[in-house]
Amino acid sequence: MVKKNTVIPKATAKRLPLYYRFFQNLSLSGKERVSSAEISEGLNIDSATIRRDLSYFGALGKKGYGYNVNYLVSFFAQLLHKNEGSSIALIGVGNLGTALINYNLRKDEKTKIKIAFDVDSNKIGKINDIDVYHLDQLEEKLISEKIEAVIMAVPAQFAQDVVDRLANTNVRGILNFSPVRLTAPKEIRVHYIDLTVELQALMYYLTNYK
Amino acid sequence: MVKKNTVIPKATAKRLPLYYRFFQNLSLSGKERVSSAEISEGLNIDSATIRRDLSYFGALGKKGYGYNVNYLVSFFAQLLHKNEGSSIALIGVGNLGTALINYNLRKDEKTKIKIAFDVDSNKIGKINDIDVYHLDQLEEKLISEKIEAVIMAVPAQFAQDVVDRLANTNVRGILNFSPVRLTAPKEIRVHYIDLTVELQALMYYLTNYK
DNA sequence: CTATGTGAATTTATTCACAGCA
DNA sequence: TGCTGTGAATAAATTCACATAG
Repeated sequence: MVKKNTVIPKATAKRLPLYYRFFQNLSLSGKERVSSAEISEGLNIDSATIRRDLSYFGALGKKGYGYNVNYLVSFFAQLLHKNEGSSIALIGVGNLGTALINYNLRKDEKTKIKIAFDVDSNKIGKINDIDVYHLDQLEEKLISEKIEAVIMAVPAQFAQDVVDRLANTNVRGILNFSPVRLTAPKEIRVHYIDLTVELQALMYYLTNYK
Repeated sequence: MVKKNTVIPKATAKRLPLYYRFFQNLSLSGKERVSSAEISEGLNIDSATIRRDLSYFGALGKKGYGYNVNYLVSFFAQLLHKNEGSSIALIGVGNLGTALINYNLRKDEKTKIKIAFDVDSNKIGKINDIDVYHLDQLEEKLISEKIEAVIMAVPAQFAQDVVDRLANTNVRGILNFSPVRLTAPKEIRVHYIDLTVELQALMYYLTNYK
């Protein structure tokens, strides 16, 4: 039985993609059942937390048996790809952008970069199967391709300008790699990935914990 | 007065680098005082949380005035660069690695990539002022350069092999960009940055919250 | 008056511990 | 018997609200 309409705690939501990949890997390696204790081992998360997390979606497991790996994989695929139609654009095809495009090609993932933009005319065309347009066409293409989320990988000083141009599109989410805090309309959710921040956090932990 | 020996909650620790950069930016833009309400506005964190976070380090602010920006900047520099000697190596100089090296050059950051490694002989030498060595020299150089943390940006299938080779070095932290879960000796702390995970999380939030 | 610093209240997340199903 | 799913306990983080210092 699968629950509906339960509000999932944010902390749980953050772990879902982690679970998903873990289950995908198990599946690839041919494992067909898994217990919360094994997941715990693999992901370093307390087994009770894992059972609780999974239980938000109903009884996914069987008592005395554990969880069926393939079932989990298809369940999570459902869950995370729920918003089927929505696709993603990359803005900025520099080293980082190119790395992201390559990352992208992995497997059967549905959460994929669909189109990209840059200002450099050498970049326009196709990179690894992804169409790259000039930034001039940003609004036009975002709308025609029904893009709902963008990845920002442009130099810091241009990031805010680009964000300002997203206001009249359907974009509702930004994954920002540029090392600046962005001001976005409040309908748009911004997530940040900042190498410097991550590095500093790691170093701080190294000296202060464990 | 600055407190000592307080244990800082993990949630606070994660925000420290965010604060730091925010204060640096304020300082650059010439602002000399700031209130928790303004920080709250800029970072989207409740102002009480901010006051609480800062208060773990003692009374950094003045009642009725707020916080002195330059003082904050130098305090945080201290705090986050405490482990002065320690430096960072990059393993894997592909697109992502190169992007990270470029990122690196920003400003006066002390948390910097010092050396890098790759297997491709075309990469060996110098890239943007960073010495790039062949992976064969990994252990030797990590030790001689006293590296305590590494950034992994190698293809997924090689990541674990590299980690296994870190056992006999001084490395205590890994920032892993390769989309695999790593098994590391328990003295080594591993932080993960995984584009797929971040993207899925963003998409999940978009469809399920707010 | 203003904006901090912090007890106290509240909310959110984790973990314990066990009843109960396969 | 072996493991889930979940109440109840605990811990961690956030937020309220205000006395207090400048």
